[in-house]
Amino acid sequence: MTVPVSIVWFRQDLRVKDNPALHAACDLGKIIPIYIHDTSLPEKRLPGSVSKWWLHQSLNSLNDRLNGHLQVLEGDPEKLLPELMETFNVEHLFWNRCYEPWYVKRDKTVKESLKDNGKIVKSFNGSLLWEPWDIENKSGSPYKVFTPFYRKGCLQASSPRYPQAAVARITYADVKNKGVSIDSLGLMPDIKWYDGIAETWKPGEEGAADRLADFIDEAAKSYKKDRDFPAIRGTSMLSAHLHFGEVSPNQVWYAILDAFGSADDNNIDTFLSELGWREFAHSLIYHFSTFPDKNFNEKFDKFPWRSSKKDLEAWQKGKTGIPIVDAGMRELWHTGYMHNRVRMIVGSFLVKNLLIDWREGEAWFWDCLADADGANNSAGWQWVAGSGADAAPYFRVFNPVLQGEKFDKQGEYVRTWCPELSKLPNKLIHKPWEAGSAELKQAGIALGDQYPEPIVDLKASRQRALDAFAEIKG
DNA sequence: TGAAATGTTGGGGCG
DNA sequence: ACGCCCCAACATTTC
Repeated sequence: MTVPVSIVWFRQDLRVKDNPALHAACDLGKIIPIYIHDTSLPEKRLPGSVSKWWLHQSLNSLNDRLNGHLQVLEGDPEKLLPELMETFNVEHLFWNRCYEPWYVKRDKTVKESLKDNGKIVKSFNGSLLWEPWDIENKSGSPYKVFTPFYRKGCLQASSPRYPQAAVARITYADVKNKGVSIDSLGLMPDIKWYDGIAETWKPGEEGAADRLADFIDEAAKSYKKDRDFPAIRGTSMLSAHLHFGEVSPNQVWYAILDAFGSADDNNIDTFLSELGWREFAHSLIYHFSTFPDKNFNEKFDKFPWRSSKKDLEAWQKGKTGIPIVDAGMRELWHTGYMHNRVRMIVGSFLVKNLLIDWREGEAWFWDCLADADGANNSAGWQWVAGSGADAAPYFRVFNPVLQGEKFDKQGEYVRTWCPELSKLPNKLIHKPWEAGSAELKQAGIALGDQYPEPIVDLKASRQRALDAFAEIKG
């Protein structure tokens, strides 16, 4: 009697441990692990530049962990999967779910057509602590406010699945590799701009485990206090690893609880609630399929956005003349990452002080962030813009000078990313335009030369944003 | 997961 | 000693 063979379709679950689809397939018999670089997606749903770089590394890492058995394909999964099952004469196809609407639609089509042809197709939850359809309010609809979603919905539902023990042994079906090389996917850029990114990250399951271990050893116990300071390594840096599924949220959740248990001074609760925000974003994108593209609050459809290529580019390149904003945008460009506090500051600046549509910011982040994620990115931007679910009210305009003085008091973060300002004293580091000519001279800068004049007046642009908001409210 | 404007209070200088 | 003014410091409201 022959052992059943299953195709395991890896997607946003590029790991071997705690991988429910892989686990189920291994329980059943032999496996053929595959990854499909889906080129049938609309342009804007394809991974951005930094995500592609990451994916390249992560696929290599996964392939290593699968002893070189990963078959990598390129094209349309709806076409490729039936062909592969035919070629390999396989009856089973397993995967872990994705929740972005464009993936849900694709996967549904794949599943239905293969099932119609008598195949056994099973999907699993490998990426969320709670399934979006399991968390609903009393009237049976999805929560639109974070706190009740998390407290009443998630925390009072059944506990997340405990991570599975590693698969005892993976047995690969003895089949020819029908795929292409990872290199041939063209994920790596032609121009070598990724040195800073490569220095910052180690994509793959091992890199993810290292980050998690470091966080538990060093930052988790002071997370609540330290997480707001961009010059401190106070956050977990796990977002990209979570996005690519190199670690599951369940592994993170229980690693934290197992390490700190109930002896917690609420640093742990605060951190776990951030995983809750990730769940919330995925729930929103699942239940409201237009969330990534359209204002959740339709009032914003008539918001008078400005269109200024010049201002947008100054923001993108970190040349706005506002130090904390420029520091953040340069950190992003250099490392593929930006500290969350600074994401809020640069987001508020783009949407409110520059009055530029949040979707421009979303698109830039999509291209530049290593952790670019369809759910988190749109939820974050809609939150900042005030158009989202449980969003910051529009009138909550961050003052980047005050934010800098509050969260980067000594100016270390600004000095790291805007070294031309480094000789300014702390009292001027966040507002060089208030420096006198003697002070500027002493610091070795001339505004408009080494460092730009601010592209907007903070006070006037704040008022302009409030006026624009007044137009659409009511 | 704000900031600015406005209101209130209370201590100290001063006639 | 007292009332008056000034203005931090803090609290509340508004955007």
